[in-house]
Amino acid sequence: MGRQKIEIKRIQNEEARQVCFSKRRTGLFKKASELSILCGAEIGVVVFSPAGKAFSFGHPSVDVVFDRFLTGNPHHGSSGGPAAESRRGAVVRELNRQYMELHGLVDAERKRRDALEEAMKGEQGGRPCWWDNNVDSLGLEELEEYEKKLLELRNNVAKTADQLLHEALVRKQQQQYPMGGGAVGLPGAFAIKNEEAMHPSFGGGLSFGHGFFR
Amino acid sequence: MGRQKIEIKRIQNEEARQVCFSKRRTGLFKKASELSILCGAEIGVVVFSPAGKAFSFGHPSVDVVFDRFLTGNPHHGSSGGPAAESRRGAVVRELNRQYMELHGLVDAERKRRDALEEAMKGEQGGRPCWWDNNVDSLGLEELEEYEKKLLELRNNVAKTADQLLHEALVRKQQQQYPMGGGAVGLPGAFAIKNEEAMHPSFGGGLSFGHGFFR
DNA sequence: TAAACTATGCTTAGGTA
DNA sequence: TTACCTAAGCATAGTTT
Repeated sequence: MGRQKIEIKRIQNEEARQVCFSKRRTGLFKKASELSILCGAEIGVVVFSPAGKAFSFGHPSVDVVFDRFLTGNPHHGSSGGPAAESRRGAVVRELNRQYMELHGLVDAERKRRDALEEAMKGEQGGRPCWWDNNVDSLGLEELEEYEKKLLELRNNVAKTADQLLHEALVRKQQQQYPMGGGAVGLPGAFAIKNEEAMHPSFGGGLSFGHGFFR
Repeated sequence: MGRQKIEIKRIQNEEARQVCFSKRRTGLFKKASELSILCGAEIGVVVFSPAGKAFSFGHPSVDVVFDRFLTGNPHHGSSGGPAAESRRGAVVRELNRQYMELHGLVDAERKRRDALEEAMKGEQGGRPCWWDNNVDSLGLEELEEYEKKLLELRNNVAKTADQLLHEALVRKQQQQYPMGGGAVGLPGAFAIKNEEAMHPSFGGGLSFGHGFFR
């Protein structure tokens, strides 16, 4: 008795196939969850049972992960027709351009702030006045926060556009492995990271408490 | 020696984390491929390493699975219809509006900097730092206003995106894991690919000839 | 239809190369 | 990063409840 070795091929018996699916799906999701927790990896898994039922696991969510996958890697395989590909590319390029423009503006503001700091110090005869550090650091901090917000917004804009374009996506026939990181040519611009989000304990009640969506 | 029990929590040691990621990613993909073969399930998996590198596994492909997941039963040409066209226009306009507003915010920031610069020039050598409080509070105030607006924008984008997604999802009954849901879909066609790079020997003549990764 | 049960087969942590 | 080694922890096929 006990476990027997099986050949990895389609299980003919329909009932046995369904049972195997349930068991292995559970195992797969558990593995995915452990991987995301242990390594802080972002993972999205979607499974359709032989009966056509859909199951999913995602950290932080299936949407975010797949979105990052699609948005960050616009060069993957045939994407269902030149039209869709072209439109998609156009939108992504435009988003990139807008991001670069905004980033440039914010960056310019920071530089100006730096210059301002220098000028003020110079006027004080090199001696930093009591408010100098305060004002400056506070300003820089705020400015950086502002830039961060801009990045987040841009991420969301990209995400929205991408979801929009899903409607036009035709099925591809290729999958990839492995492939380059997110946001090719624009590191971090559209990537959505969430490393610090701590996971609720998984071991205790086997509560897949994080990342499943809807 | 041999395997030790570990707690399922983020691995602190960076190198160990990376090694664990590689090993478990391999294992996860193997499990996914076995599940797809044994049960004829459609599976899409996307994983981002802690370093940001993307890996994927799909059967028949990540995009097919994800697209099916998003659009639900693709019986009725999921990619459009007049309603979709209408939504698309609305979203594009919304994105455009948001961009313009963002641009306005950056512009305001620039003007504020200009004013600050001007004030400093005018007061150089005068009473030390008389405008300190003014600058500080004004800056904070404005920055907080920026943040508020940016948050509003982000929420708007998120809402729009969520609405889009929801509309795409609402057509189906979808069962999610672990809590219900439930998507009725089509048993899909299976593309056949093969993979050499990752798994040199994977048992049996089948190995990965049924094909995944690329 | 869904658990529970076991004996194995499989995966993988930790170490080494 | 990838490959190999060992042994213990885990997953699970086949069966029973």
